[in-house]
Amino acid sequence: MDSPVMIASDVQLDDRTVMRVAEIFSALSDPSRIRIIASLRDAERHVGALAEMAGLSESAVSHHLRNLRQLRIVKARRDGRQIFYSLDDEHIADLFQRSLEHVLHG
Amino acid sequence: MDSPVMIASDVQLDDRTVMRVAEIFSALSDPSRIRIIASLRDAERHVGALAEMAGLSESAVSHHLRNLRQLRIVKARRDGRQIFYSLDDEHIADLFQRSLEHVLHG
DNA sequence: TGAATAGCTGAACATATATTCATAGATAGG
DNA sequence: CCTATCTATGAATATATGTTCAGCTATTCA
Repeated sequence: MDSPVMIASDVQLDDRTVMRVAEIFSALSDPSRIRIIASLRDAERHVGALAEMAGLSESAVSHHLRNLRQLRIVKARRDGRQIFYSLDDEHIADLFQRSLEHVLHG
Repeated sequence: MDSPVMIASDVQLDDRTVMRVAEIFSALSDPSRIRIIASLRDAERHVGALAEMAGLSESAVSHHLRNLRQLRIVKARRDGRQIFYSLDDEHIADLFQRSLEHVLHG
């Protein structure tokens, strides 16, 4: 006998699932983080480059990157004094890309 | 000659695009709205049913539905004194479903 | 018409969150 | 070492946002 299993088509969602979905979408809901993620689709970039690209202080970018890191949406790699960030979750990158396409031609 | 055109793989995004992506993800980033949307995947439901399902006042649900309506994520249909809501954007419904699957078995 | 029900709306309030500022840690180069 | 550079961190602040509350509109039914 199989035990009952959570499938994505279940209408009612348990609290933990709801919170995790909310975390993901919250991470993608801020304009600055959207610019950061869009920039990282292309290639890894260091904090200073992201700050300049997004028009933010390096501190602000660092806070955003911590947010994204904790959700494993991005990962960090140190090279000398610089820390390079890149996308670390292709499902979320795909989600992001789809939302973008929906907005641009959709 | 083709004029230059915005394609989704462009790394840099213009402000308006960024804001529209942020609006979509913001709409999907609240636990109460997530429960509402999850419930509507299945079938249309009226405000009172959504309120009971989500454990919210009808007023709170109404505020959330206005938010979702303005983004054309849901649409409304009156039947007598009740107003039935249903999903109105299959791309966003798809986005939602994918995020859910990512969380549940991802 | 009048009462009852369903839902909407605006203001008020409480909480969450993005950014700044000051400071600290880590690394490279002199 | 000492300094400069790059990034991280915590506190403070300003703004955004979810919920409640009171009151309103619309619809049904007697």
